[in-house]
Amino acid sequence: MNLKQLSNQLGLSQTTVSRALNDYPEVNEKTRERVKTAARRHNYRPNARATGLATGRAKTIGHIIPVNSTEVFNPIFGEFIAGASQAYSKHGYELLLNMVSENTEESVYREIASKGSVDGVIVHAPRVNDSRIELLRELNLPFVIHGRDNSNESDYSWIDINNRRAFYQATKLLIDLGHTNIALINGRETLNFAWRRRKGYLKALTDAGIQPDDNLLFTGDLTEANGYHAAAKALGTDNTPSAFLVSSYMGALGVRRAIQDANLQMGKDISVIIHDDDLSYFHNSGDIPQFTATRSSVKEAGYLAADMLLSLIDNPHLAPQTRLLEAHLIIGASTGPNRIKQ
Amino acid sequence: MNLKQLSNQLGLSQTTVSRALNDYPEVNEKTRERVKTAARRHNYRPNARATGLATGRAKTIGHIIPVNSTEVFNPIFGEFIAGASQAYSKHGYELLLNMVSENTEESVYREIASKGSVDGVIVHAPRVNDSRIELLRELNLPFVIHGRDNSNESDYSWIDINNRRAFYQATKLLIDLGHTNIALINGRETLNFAWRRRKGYLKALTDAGIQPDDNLLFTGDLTEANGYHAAAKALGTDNTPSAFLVSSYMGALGVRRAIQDANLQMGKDISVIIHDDDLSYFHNSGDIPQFTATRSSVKEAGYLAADMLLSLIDNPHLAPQTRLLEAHLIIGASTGPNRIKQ
DNA sequence: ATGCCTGACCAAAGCGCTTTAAATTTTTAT
DNA sequence: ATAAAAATTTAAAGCGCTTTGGTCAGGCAT
Repeated sequence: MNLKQLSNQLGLSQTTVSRALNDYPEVNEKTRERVKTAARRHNYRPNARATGLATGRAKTIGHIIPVNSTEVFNPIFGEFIAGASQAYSKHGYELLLNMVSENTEESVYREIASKGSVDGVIVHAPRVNDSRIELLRELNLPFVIHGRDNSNESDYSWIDINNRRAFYQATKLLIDLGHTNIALINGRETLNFAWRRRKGYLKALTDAGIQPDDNLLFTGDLTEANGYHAAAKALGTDNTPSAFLVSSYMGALGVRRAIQDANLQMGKDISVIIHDDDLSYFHNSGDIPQFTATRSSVKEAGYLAADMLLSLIDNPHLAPQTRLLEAHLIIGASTGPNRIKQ
Repeated sequence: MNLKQLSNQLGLSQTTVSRALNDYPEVNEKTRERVKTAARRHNYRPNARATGLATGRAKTIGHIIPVNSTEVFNPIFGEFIAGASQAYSKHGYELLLNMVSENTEESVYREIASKGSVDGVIVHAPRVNDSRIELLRELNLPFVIHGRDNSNESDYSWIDINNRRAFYQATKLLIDLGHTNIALINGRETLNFAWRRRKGYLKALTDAGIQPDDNLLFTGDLTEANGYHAAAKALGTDNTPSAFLVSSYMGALGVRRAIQDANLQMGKDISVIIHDDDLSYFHNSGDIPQFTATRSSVKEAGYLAADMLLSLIDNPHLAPQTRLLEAHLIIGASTGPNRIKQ
């Protein structure tokens, strides 16, 4: 059933039927009712491609997710997208998912922009000095970044958490508990969030007069396996850390395993603080959460990012929007005073 | 830049330019070259909505993911989608992601079908007696199910793993190791895969003359927390299981934690076999993987499902396709002979 | 030269909507 | 009753492509 057939059925012009369905004011209320019930009865819905062509809007947002061959799909992306998805369905938008390897990235962005299959994009996992921001501006495609670049924070739209402060606070807590050998198990530090987290960590150390130790810094994709290997390596040296700061729940699962394998007890022998994105499949909750954490819901961030992008699209002359979310410190069972004598 | 502008520039008709770009034979080779370089130079790409309207195909596949309010995004879906995504980009298709709560499901399917924004859909997480199969057939929308219904396996297209056999084998292995009290920590058994896995588990028990114990059966979303609670509960009874069969890596992480909390050792005091979807963020690998597992790559399944759907779309008169993948048994560190005397 | 292919190109219709500009009907004011 | 205004409806253009059904040279055989 298409518009023509529906309007023939009703003995009305396509114009009137279209207007009735789209709630234009110049349609008689009775006519509108008649049209709407007929549409419902025939299960009519306007063809998305035709509507898109006529209006010039795709009513679709693209999410561009960088992948590399080994780490395929970070669960954190999934949760973010789930949040965004709620905003889209509320506003009648669709979500186009684009997984792209870093080497073909630029051409994919260009293609997306010129094909016009989306009205805007959400950029995931910004890097340190990310060239995509310049590219997107050139392409004139509305966008919101989940994260930030390291410079120029005001001339594009982003939503981010205060990574630096979160990791400063987490590190300070560990220092206050008497820890001085604190390992950081971080994401790839070409990624902006990881770079910021390290800065917070280092600041807290130097503020406390502690000399950072490069051997306690680990970076890499935050998988269970990488968390395990990093922690196992750290625990195997003679300068064993008494505490770990871990950038994700997934990595922390590996850290927990390494601690166990070393016959140590998390929360007693070794303290751990994680950053907790509040993933639904990995809830760190209960009366006493298993992990002490800096927590911020990435699903919420997804919702807010989507909402921001939609308002940017509706309102093209709006200035860039930015939003900085604070992570909250949650005390769980994985931290305690330092019991390893130095 | 659109087709009209490009053809004006070239002094050619839109017809010829369009044909040149789409590799139709009736264009002079020199002209084609001239057109293609001009298109490249101007970064021209046909508008997807217009092409879609003209051809009647969206060149887009929808993935419809059921969500409930608590368990938002199962990482397994992400990995499946990543696999599917590879097939799409190879064939010039896009991926539309649709997260839908179960109560609005039917109307979402109807909407998708009538709006024409996709050429086909992949259905995730089929239930026992899933009404969506009937619905999709009625809607005349090509589809492939990741999983199966419990009856009528031949009149629709699906790709699935042999859940029953995998869990039969895993259970049998535990029995052969001397375990008789084997707990099953399964997904929601309204879902088809969980129902099949339980059947395999029960069959192995009864084949060995072991009376199944309802107190050892747990179902629920396979989160870390649910795995933990189920295992902790099982370990707290007087009829303690000596082995666990766990339907996902994520759940198994919780089980591992519960075992540890009970001061038991996995692989010594308690055996665990998991189903391993080979998730990139949770690799169960190494010389001796931490978990004994039935393994099947869900990313691979995603690729195959997408490929199947695309061939179904290209070839509407093809009979339904089905594909049953076998899971492979991997011996890891989490199993050993039963040491709990009965 | 004539007719017939063949190769290369083009004009215009059509995909299913929205929207502009105009027409028609109804209501209101005189 | 009539003109003007308001309310309602419509025809047709246009969004940017693909595709049908041509046209128009040039080459070939006759």
